Amino acid sequence: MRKSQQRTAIFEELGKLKSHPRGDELYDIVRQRLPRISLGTVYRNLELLRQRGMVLELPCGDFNRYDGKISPHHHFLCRQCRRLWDFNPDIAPGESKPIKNTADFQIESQFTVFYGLCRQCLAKT
Amino acid sequence: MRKSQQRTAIFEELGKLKSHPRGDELYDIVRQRLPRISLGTVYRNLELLRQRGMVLELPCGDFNRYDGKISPHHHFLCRQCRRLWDFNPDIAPGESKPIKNTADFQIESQFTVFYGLCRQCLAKT
DNA sequence: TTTGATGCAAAGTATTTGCAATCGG
DNA sequence: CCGATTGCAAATACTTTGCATCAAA
Repeated sequence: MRKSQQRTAIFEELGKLKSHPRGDELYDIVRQRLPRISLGTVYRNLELLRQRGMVLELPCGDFNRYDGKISPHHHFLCRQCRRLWDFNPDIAPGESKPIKNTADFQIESQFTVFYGLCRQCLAKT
Repeated sequence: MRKSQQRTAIFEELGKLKSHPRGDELYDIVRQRLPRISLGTVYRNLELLRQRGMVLELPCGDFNRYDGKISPHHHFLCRQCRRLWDFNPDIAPGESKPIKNTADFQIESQFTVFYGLCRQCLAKT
């Protein structure tokens, strides 16, 4: 994989974010740094970086959102506003339990999504 | 909410599935029962049923896939073929641990996604 | 010089929406 | 009858792709 300004910018800008953007959302951000970058380049590079394990697709069935943090962490999803946050409860469930393979599935990792209401949406109720 | 043939069919067909379809995928299935149903009707009803809590969006940040099962269960996601399966390991991690709220988040439930390779994709390696 | 990477634009896929017609209570 | 719901089609949103050009090694 060659170096390119574009790929570097995509990787670095994603790493700075706490949100989990789609390709087009990251495009808007990276464009502030490289105004002439194209949307296709962003999508192509995200897929490339994903294959190399340099960024994570959200490992929850949503293949179109990316996470620049490789280290394990959990997420909180607000059912009202649907924002997704990084979230590390004091007790991370499951982490202490052994991962068990079955005949059908070879498990490499596991991720927990907490689901409920964020503070703002709670206040509106 | 009034009754309609269409809504009933959408709800019932989704309930029969073990997969977690998008709107257009469910449309193909429901159409075998109601050939004249329209795609827009399927999307509109899924959103309606979701708001009433009658179906679940996949509580993992993927708002475009639906699950007809309300009772808690886990999922396995194959990183290669990207199929998503219902999955209940013998030890469901986290279930025995208390759910703890924080100042920012009111947690209503939690879901674990196991991530790795399914049997078929493993065989190809 | 060679080939991977890019910009651009067109095509493809998934979802939402406006509106007149229809159906259920 | 009245308003919720529908079918249809057009519009929107997001992603992928073909191709000529550019740039890294």
